[in-house]
Amino acid sequence: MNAIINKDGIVNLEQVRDFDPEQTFLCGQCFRWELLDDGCWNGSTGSHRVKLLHEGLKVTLKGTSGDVYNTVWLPYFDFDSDYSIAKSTLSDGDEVMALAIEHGQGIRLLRQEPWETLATFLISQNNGIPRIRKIVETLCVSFGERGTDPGQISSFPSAERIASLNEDDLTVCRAGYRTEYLLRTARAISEGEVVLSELAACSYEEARNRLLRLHGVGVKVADCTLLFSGLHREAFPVDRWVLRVMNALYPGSGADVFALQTFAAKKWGKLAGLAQEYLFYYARMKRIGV
DNA sequence: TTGCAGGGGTCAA
DNA sequence: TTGACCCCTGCA
Repeated sequence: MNAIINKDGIVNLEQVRDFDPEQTFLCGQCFRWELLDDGCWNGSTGSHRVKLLHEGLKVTLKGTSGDVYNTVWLPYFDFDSDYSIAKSTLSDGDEVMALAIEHGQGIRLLRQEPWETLATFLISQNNGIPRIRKIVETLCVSFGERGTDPGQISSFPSAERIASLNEDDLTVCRAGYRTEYLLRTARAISEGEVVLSELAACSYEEARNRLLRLHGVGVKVADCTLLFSGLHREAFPVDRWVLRVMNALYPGSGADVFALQTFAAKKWGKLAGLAQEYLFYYARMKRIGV
Protein backbone atom coordinates (compact mmCIF):
# COMPACT_ATOMS: atom_id res chain seq x y z
CA MET A 1 0.00 0.00 0.00
CA ASN A 2 1.27 3.46 -0.92
CA ALA A 3 0.41 6.67 0.93
CA ILE A 4 0.66 9.94 -0.98
CA ILE A 5 0.41 12.86 1.37
CA ASN A 6 -0.68 16.26 0.08
CA LYS A 7 -0.24 19.54 1.90
CA ASP A 8 -3.91 20.45 1.83
CA GLY A 9 -5.07 17.91 4.41
CA ILE A 10 -5.61 15.09 1.92
CA VAL A 11 -3.96 11.67 2.09
CA ASN A 12 -4.32 9.39 -0.92
CA LEU A 13 -3.81 5.68 -0.38
CA GLU A 14 -3.27 3.33 -3.29
CA GLN A 15 -3.34 -0.46 -3.56
CA VAL A 16 -5.42 -0.75 -0.40
CA ARG A 17 -6.36 -4.41 -0.21
CA ASP A 18 -8.76 -6.23 2.11
CA PHE A 19 -10.72 -3.09 2.93
CA ASP A 20 -14.37 -2.25 2.44
CA PRO A 21 -15.60 0.61 4.64
CA GLU A 22 -19.20 -0.56 4.62
CA GLN A 23 -18.24 -4.04 5.84
CA THR A 24 -15.73 -2.63 8.31
CA PHE A 25 -18.03 0.02 9.79
CA LEU A 26 -21.23 -2.02 9.79
CA CYS A 27 -19.96 -5.32 11.18
CA GLY A 28 -20.78 -4.20 14.71
CA GLN A 29 -17.40 -3.02 15.99
CA CYS A 30 -18.13 0.73 15.91
CA PHE A 31 -21.15 3.00 16.02
CA ARG A 32 -20.10 6.45 14.88
CA TRP A 33 -19.23 6.23 11.19
CA GLU A 34 -21.92 7.58 8.89
CA LEU A 35 -22.26 7.58 5.10
CA LEU A 36 -22.82 11.05 3.65
CA ASP A 37 -24.74 11.99 0.48
CA ASP A 38 -21.47 12.62 -1.39
CA GLY A 39 -20.39 8.99 -0.88
CA CYS A 40 -17.84 9.84 1.83
CA TRP A 41 -17.81 8.29 5.29
CA ASN A 42 -17.58 10.70 8.20
CA GLY A 43 -15.97 9.43 11.39
CA SER A 44 -13.69 10.10 14.32
CA THR A 45 -11.44 8.55 16.89
CA GLY A 46 -10.40 10.36 20.06
CA SER A 47 -10.17 14.03 19.11
CA HIS A 48 -9.43 13.35 15.41
CA ARG A 49 -12.02 13.52 12.66
CA VAL A 50 -11.79 12.53 9.04
CA LYS A 51 -13.79 12.03 5.84
CA LEU A 52 -13.05 8.86 3.93
CA LEU A 53 -13.75 8.10 0.28
CA HIS A 54 -13.29 4.57 -1.05
CA GLU A 55 -12.97 3.83 -4.79
CA GLY A 56 -11.71 0.38 -5.77
CA LEU A 57 -8.20 0.02 -4.39
CA LYS A 58 -7.99 3.75 -3.60
CA VAL A 59 -8.81 5.43 -0.33
CA THR A 60 -8.83 9.20 0.13
CA LEU A 61 -8.72 10.69 3.61
CA LYS A 62 -9.78 14.33 3.84
CA GLY A 63 -9.22 16.72 6.73
CA THR A 64 -6.06 15.17 8.12
CA SER A 65 -2.28 15.49 7.72
CA GLY A 66 0.65 13.22 7.09
CA ASP A 67 1.64 13.16 10.76
CA VAL A 68 -1.89 12.43 11.96
CA TYR A 69 -2.30 9.77 9.30
CA ASN A 70 0.85 7.97 10.41
CA THR A 71 0.17 8.19 14.14
CA VAL A 72 -3.64 7.91 14.22
CA TRP A 73 -5.38 6.65 11.08
CA LEU A 74 -2.85 4.09 9.89
CA PRO A 75 -3.01 2.17 13.19
CA TYR A 76 -6.76 2.85 13.55
CA PHE A 77 -7.54 1.11 10.26
CA ASP A 78 -4.94 -1.57 10.94
CA PHE A 79 -3.46 -0.73 7.53
CA ASP A 80 -0.07 -2.04 8.61
CA SER A 81 -1.48 -5.58 8.95
CA ASP A 82 -1.55 -8.02 6.05
CA TYR A 83 -4.91 -9.79 6.15
CA SER A 84 -4.13 -12.22 3.33
CA ILE A 85 -2.06 -14.46 5.63
CA ALA A 86 -4.77 -14.53 8.30
CA LYS A 87 -7.42 -15.27 5.68
CA SER A 88 -5.58 -18.23 4.21
CA THR A 89 -4.76 -19.59 7.69
CA LEU A 90 -8.41 -19.37 8.76
CA SER A 91 -9.91 -20.83 5.60
CA ASP A 92 -7.40 -23.69 5.33
CA GLY A 93 -9.49 -26.88 5.58
CA ASP A 94 -12.59 -24.96 6.72
CA GLU A 95 -15.23 -24.49 4.02
CA VAL A 96 -17.59 -22.57 6.29
CA MET A 97 -14.91 -20.04 7.11
CA ALA A 98 -13.78 -19.80 3.49
CA LEU A 99 -17.32 -18.84 2.50
CA ALA A 100 -17.64 -16.36 5.35
CA ILE A 101 -14.36 -14.69 4.37
CA GLU A 102 -15.53 -14.46 0.76
CA HIS A 103 -18.60 -12.51 1.89
CA GLY A 104 -16.76 -10.25 4.31
CA GLN A 105 -13.47 -9.94 2.43
CA GLY A 106 -13.21 -6.21 3.20
CA ILE A 107 -13.62 -6.40 6.96
CA ARG A 108 -10.78 -4.91 8.96
CA LEU A 109 -10.59 -4.99 12.72
CA LEU A 110 -10.18 -1.40 13.84
CA ARG A 111 -7.86 -0.32 16.63
CA GLN A 112 -10.18 2.11 18.34
CA GLU A 113 -9.33 4.30 21.30
CA PRO A 114 -9.75 2.01 24.37
CA TRP A 115 -11.80 4.38 26.52
CA GLU A 116 -14.19 5.16 23.65
CA THR A 117 -14.55 1.44 22.91
CA LEU A 118 -15.19 0.56 26.55
CA ALA A 119 -17.77 3.32 27.01
CA THR A 120 -19.53 2.52 23.74
CA PHE A 121 -19.90 -1.17 24.54
CA LEU A 122 -21.03 -0.32 28.07
CA ILE A 123 -23.86 1.58 26.41
CA SER A 124 -24.52 -1.23 23.92
CA GLN A 125 -25.63 -3.79 26.49
CA ASN A 126 -29.19 -5.07 26.16
CA ASN A 127 -29.72 -2.49 23.45
CA GLY A 128 -30.32 -2.27 19.68
CA ILE A 129 -27.88 -0.74 17.19
CA PRO A 130 -29.97 2.34 16.14
CA ARG A 131 -30.50 3.24 19.77
CA ILE A 132 -26.82 2.69 20.63
CA ARG A 133 -25.90 5.06 17.82
CA LYS A 134 -28.35 7.66 19.10
CA ILE A 135 -27.08 7.49 22.70
CA VAL A 136 -23.42 7.69 21.62
CA GLU A 137 -24.17 10.61 19.30
CA THR A 138 -26.01 12.52 22.04
CA LEU A 139 -23.13 11.86 24.43
CA CYS A 140 -20.63 13.26 21.92
CA VAL A 141 -22.72 16.27 20.89
CA SER A 142 -23.53 17.15 24.51
CA PHE A 143 -20.15 16.56 26.15
CA GLY A 144 -17.52 16.08 23.41
CA GLU A 145 -15.44 18.78 21.78
CA ARG A 146 -16.94 20.25 18.67
CA GLY A 147 -14.99 20.58 15.42
CA THR A 148 -14.39 24.05 14.07
CA ASP A 149 -15.39 23.32 10.47
CA PRO A 150 -19.03 23.02 9.42
CA GLY A 151 -20.15 19.41 9.10
CA GLN A 152 -17.50 18.11 11.44
CA ILE A 153 -18.66 15.83 14.21
CA SER A 154 -18.05 16.13 17.94
CA SER A 155 -15.33 14.06 19.55
CA PHE A 156 -16.01 11.34 22.08
CA PRO A 157 -15.85 12.83 25.61
CA SER A 158 -12.91 11.71 27.73
CA ALA A 159 -13.31 9.62 30.88
CA GLU A 160 -12.31 12.70 32.90
CA ARG A 161 -15.01 14.78 31.22
CA ILE A 162 -17.72 12.22 31.94
CA ALA A 163 -16.39 11.67 35.46
CA SER A 164 -16.94 15.38 36.14
CA LEU A 165 -20.67 15.04 35.37
CA ASN A 166 -23.48 13.57 37.45
CA GLU A 167 -26.41 11.30 36.59
CA ASP A 168 -28.73 14.25 36.05
CA ASP A 169 -26.36 15.75 33.46
CA LEU A 170 -26.33 12.45 31.58
CA THR A 171 -30.11 11.91 31.48
CA VAL A 172 -30.09 13.80 28.15
CA CYS A 173 -28.57 10.64 26.62
CA ARG A 174 -31.56 8.51 27.67
CA ALA A 175 -29.25 5.56 28.37
CA GLY A 176 -31.34 4.26 31.27
CA TYR A 177 -29.58 2.10 33.85
CA ARG A 178 -26.42 2.18 31.70
CA THR A 179 -25.88 5.80 32.83
CA GLU A 180 -24.77 4.61 36.26
CA TYR A 181 -22.36 2.09 34.70
CA LEU A 182 -20.88 4.76 32.44
CA LEU A 183 -20.44 7.26 35.24
CA ARG A 184 -18.90 4.82 37.71
CA THR A 185 -16.59 3.38 35.07
CA ALA A 186 -15.51 6.87 33.92
CA ARG A 187 -14.68 7.79 37.52
CA ALA A 188 -12.77 4.54 38.10
CA ILE A 189 -10.74 5.11 34.92
CA SER A 190 -10.01 8.75 35.64
CA GLU A 191 -8.92 7.83 39.18
CA GLY A 192 -6.54 5.18 37.82
CA GLU A 193 -8.29 2.12 39.30
CA VAL A 194 -7.81 0.49 35.90
CA VAL A 195 -5.17 1.92 33.55
CA LEU A 196 -6.28 1.20 30.00
CA SER A 197 -2.86 1.95 28.52
CA GLU A 198 -1.39 -0.94 30.53
CA LEU A 199 -3.73 -3.57 29.11
CA ALA A 200 -1.77 -4.18 25.91
CA ALA A 201 1.25 -5.33 27.92
CA CYS A 202 -0.88 -7.74 30.00
CA SER A 203 -1.90 -11.21 28.91
CA TYR A 204 -5.40 -11.44 27.46
CA GLU A 205 -6.69 -13.11 30.65
CA GLU A 206 -5.12 -10.48 32.90
CA ALA A 207 -6.44 -7.61 30.75
CA ARG A 208 -9.92 -9.08 30.85
CA ASN A 209 -9.81 -9.59 34.62
CA ARG A 210 -8.79 -5.96 35.12
CA LEU A 211 -11.72 -4.74 33.00
CA LEU A 212 -14.10 -7.02 34.91
CA ARG A 213 -13.30 -5.06 38.08
CA LEU A 214 -15.26 -2.15 36.64
CA HIS A 215 -18.91 -1.87 37.68
CA GLY A 216 -21.15 -2.58 34.70
CA VAL A 217 -18.45 -4.40 32.73
CA GLY A 218 -19.12 -8.09 32.22
CA VAL A 219 -17.41 -10.67 30.02
CA LYS A 220 -19.08 -9.50 26.80
CA VAL A 221 -18.19 -5.81 27.23
CA ALA A 222 -14.65 -6.66 28.35
CA ASP A 223 -14.05 -8.88 25.31
CA CYS A 224 -15.49 -6.30 22.88
CA THR A 225 -13.24 -3.63 24.39
CA LEU A 226 -10.11 -5.77 24.06
CA LEU A 227 -10.90 -6.91 20.52
CA PHE A 228 -12.15 -3.69 18.95
CA SER A 229 -9.44 -1.49 20.42
CA GLY A 230 -6.82 -3.89 19.06
CA LEU A 231 -5.42 -4.70 22.48
CA HIS A 232 -6.04 -8.46 22.32
CA ARG A 233 -7.14 -9.97 19.02
CA GLU A 234 -7.73 -13.41 20.51
CA ALA A 235 -10.77 -12.08 22.41
CA PHE A 236 -13.94 -13.76 21.19
CA PRO A 237 -17.01 -11.83 22.38
CA VAL A 238 -20.09 -14.01 22.70
CA ASP A 239 -23.57 -12.55 22.68
CA ARG A 240 -26.89 -14.19 21.86
CA TRP A 241 -26.24 -13.65 18.13
CA VAL A 242 -22.85 -15.34 18.20
CA LEU A 243 -24.28 -18.19 20.25
CA ARG A 244 -26.96 -18.84 17.62
CA VAL A 245 -24.61 -18.35 14.67
CA MET A 246 -21.89 -20.61 16.03
CA ASN A 247 -24.34 -23.41 16.75
CA ALA A 248 -25.79 -23.08 13.25
CA LEU A 249 -22.40 -23.06 11.49
CA TYR A 250 -20.35 -25.24 13.86
CA PRO A 251 -22.82 -27.66 15.51
CA GLY A 252 -21.62 -28.80 18.92
CA SER A 253 -19.19 -25.87 19.32
CA GLY A 254 -20.68 -24.95 22.70
CA ALA A 255 -23.89 -24.30 24.57
CA ASP A 256 -22.68 -21.39 26.67
CA VAL A 257 -20.16 -18.55 26.60
CA PHE A 258 -17.35 -20.47 28.29
CA ALA A 259 -17.68 -23.51 26.03
CA LEU A 260 -17.76 -21.37 22.87
CA GLN A 261 -14.73 -19.36 23.90
CA THR A 262 -12.81 -22.54 24.67
CA PHE A 263 -13.75 -23.89 21.22
CA ALA A 264 -12.71 -20.63 19.53
CA ALA A 265 -9.40 -20.41 21.39
CA LYS A 266 -8.51 -23.97 20.42
CA LYS A 267 -9.59 -23.65 16.78
CA TRP A 268 -8.44 -20.13 15.91
CA GLY A 269 -6.06 -19.01 18.68
CA LYS A 270 -4.83 -15.45 18.12
CA LEU A 271 -7.14 -15.13 15.09
CA ALA A 272 -10.33 -15.89 17.06
CA GLY A 273 -11.56 -12.30 17.09
CA LEU A 274 -11.12 -11.90 13.33
CA ALA A 275 -12.78 -15.27 12.73
CA GLN A 276 -15.75 -14.13 14.77
CA GLU A 277 -16.18 -10.97 12.68
CA TYR A 278 -16.18 -12.90 9.39
CA LEU A 279 -18.70 -15.43 10.74
CA PHE A 280 -20.90 -12.80 12.34
CA TYR A 281 -21.03 -10.63 9.24
CA TYR A 282 -21.70 -13.63 7.00
CA ALA A 283 -24.47 -14.90 9.27
CA ARG A 284 -26.18 -11.52 9.35
CA MET A 285 -26.02 -11.16 5.56
CA LYS A 286 -27.43 -14.65 5.04
CA ARG A 287 -29.74 -14.46 8.08
CA ILE A 288 -28.22 -17.63 9.50
CA GLY A 289 -29.31 -18.51 13.02
CA VAL A 290 -32.19 -15.99 12.95
C1' DT B 1 -54.06 4.64 20.71
C1' DT B 2 -52.50 1.20 23.80
C1' DG B 3 -50.17 -2.69 25.48
C1' DC B 4 -46.68 -5.95 25.17
C1' DA B 5 -42.37 -8.33 23.97
C1' DG B 6 -37.74 -8.00 23.20
C1' DG B 7 -33.16 -5.90 22.59
C1' DG B 8 -25.44 -7.37 20.49
C1' DG B 9 -25.78 -7.60 29.43
C1' DT B 10 -24.91 -7.00 34.13
C1' DC B 11 -25.77 -7.09 38.91
C1' DA B 12 -27.35 -8.91 43.14
C1' DA B 13 -29.82 -12.12 45.78
C1' DT C 1 -29.79 -19.40 38.26
C1' DT C 2 -33.10 -15.85 37.87
C1' DG C 3 -35.41 -11.47 37.96
C1' DA C 4 -34.92 -6.60 37.67
C1' DC C 5 -32.96 -2.77 35.64
C1' DC C 6 -34.05 1.95 31.60
C1' DC C 7 -36.18 2.97 27.71
C1' DC C 8 -36.87 2.62 22.86
C1' DT C 9 -38.79 0.15 18.84
C1' DG C 10 -41.80 -2.79 16.31
C1' DC C 11 -45.97 -4.97 16.03
C1' DA C 12 -50.76 -6.41 16.77
